[in-house]
Amino acid sequence: MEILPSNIEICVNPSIYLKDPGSSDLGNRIIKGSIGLIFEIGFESFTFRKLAKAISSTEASVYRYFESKHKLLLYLTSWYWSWLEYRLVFLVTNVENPIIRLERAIILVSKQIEEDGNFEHINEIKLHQIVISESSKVYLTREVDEDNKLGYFSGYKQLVERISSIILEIKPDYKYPHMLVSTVIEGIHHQRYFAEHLPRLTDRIAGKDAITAFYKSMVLDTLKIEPSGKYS
Amino acid sequence: MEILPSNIEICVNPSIYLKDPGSSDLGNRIIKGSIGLIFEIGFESFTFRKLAKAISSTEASVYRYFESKHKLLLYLTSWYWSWLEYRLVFLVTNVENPIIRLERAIILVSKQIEEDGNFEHINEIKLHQIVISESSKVYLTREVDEDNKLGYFSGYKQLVERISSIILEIKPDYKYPHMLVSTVIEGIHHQRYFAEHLPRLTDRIAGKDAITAFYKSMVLDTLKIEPSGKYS
DNA sequence: CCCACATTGATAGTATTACTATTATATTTA
DNA sequence: TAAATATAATAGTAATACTATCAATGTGGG
Repeated sequence: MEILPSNIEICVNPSIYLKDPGSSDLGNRIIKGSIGLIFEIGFESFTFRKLAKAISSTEASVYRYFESKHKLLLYLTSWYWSWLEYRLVFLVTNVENPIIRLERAIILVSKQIEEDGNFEHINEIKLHQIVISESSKVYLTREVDEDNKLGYFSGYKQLVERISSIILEIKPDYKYPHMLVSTVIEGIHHQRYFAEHLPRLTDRIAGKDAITAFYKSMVLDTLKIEPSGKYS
Repeated sequence: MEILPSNIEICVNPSIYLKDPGSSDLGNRIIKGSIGLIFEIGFESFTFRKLAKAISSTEASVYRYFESKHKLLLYLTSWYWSWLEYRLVFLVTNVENPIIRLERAIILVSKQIEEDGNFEHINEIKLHQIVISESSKVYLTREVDEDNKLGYFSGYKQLVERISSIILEIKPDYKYPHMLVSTVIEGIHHQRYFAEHLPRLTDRIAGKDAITAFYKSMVLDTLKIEPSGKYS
């Protein structure tokens, strides 16, 4: 994995939590424990009571950090998007060629995650799985519009915006940069999920990451540009 | 809308329901009522108690048709996929050119639904909205694998298979037909949802159905084929 | 016409969930 | 050492997702 500065903290919109979980031992246990537990039993079966038991605390204490389990999931997914964006920034700074930058961005969002030792309380592999199977539940609710107004999805939007702007550098008059990027990101999640649970909705190719390959060429073909040659 | 034979019944895998809702007045009220109510208040807030009240029946009676609200949602989405497939069949039979067939398929899955007077108890416009915002919840659960084994998702898989096979007619050695089709279908849902609730994740163009246009050209570009000229 | 049978309605009950409230006990900080 | 703060312990509530029971209603066959 890339060499990144340690002692960095990923910031999440503070209105998502009641009390910053990064600010205390219990907070960190809540994050670590919830990632483990949601990974294990799924978000529907996940309750603060079970979490409290798993981290040897109490339900009421967990409620002092997050007002609901929905907010906790929002926190986890926001953290994930911010973390991706932070890694994207490092991958593309000082890279002149926007096509290379775009290719790196696609690889970043599409490839299987490895653990990032920089964040002690977060198992990125499990978090990635959670994002794949649960993240759409944060916005597929009746409260989307309010939540959106409060800025709860800004992490995701920022990442999409950043990649879209690379596309516009390459093709300034392309009409659908955001659509293309969000199609790719959401699509990757679905395809990874389908590959595991509904294989007839996807295509597998032995010994190859078909998903990354598909989306990379889909983007280049749609934009009618040639691969840079650096990653083929 | 197209002229289709009436007196047709869309069939849904019988193991999804306890008792066929098409077989009785109460059953039809359950379907009609649930579409109305889920459309109105969303699937999370939807309960059999509220439904029973809305259709002047009782909770226990509804439970005689569906074992859970999850099964009811499965029924609605399965019905939707079968309905789309049925319309697709009519749109493409006797059409020689597979590129025209593919274009018609994309338009079918991507354009806004109009009401289909053939099915009295189903408001297709509301059902389409429900599919957009709730359908992924049927498979994003811990029970996917069991549900899949029981054939609960076969309607969706059949539609994807049917469109994929058109792609393979055009490009017999294309490696990712299912991935492309399911990316398009899921993508369309997300983009319609984003356009309404999270516009910064998509792109709008005044007076034009940008979503249909985007996916149509995305598919053709990815497959490196020219539009037939009939729909441009 | 009456008996069997199925469908629905009416009512009640249970375990669990998603919280809220209160008080007690540590721990830190001034 | 007192005051402030964080957490634990416990209890309680309204709603949810069901299950169970029994009565009322209709329908169709002998």
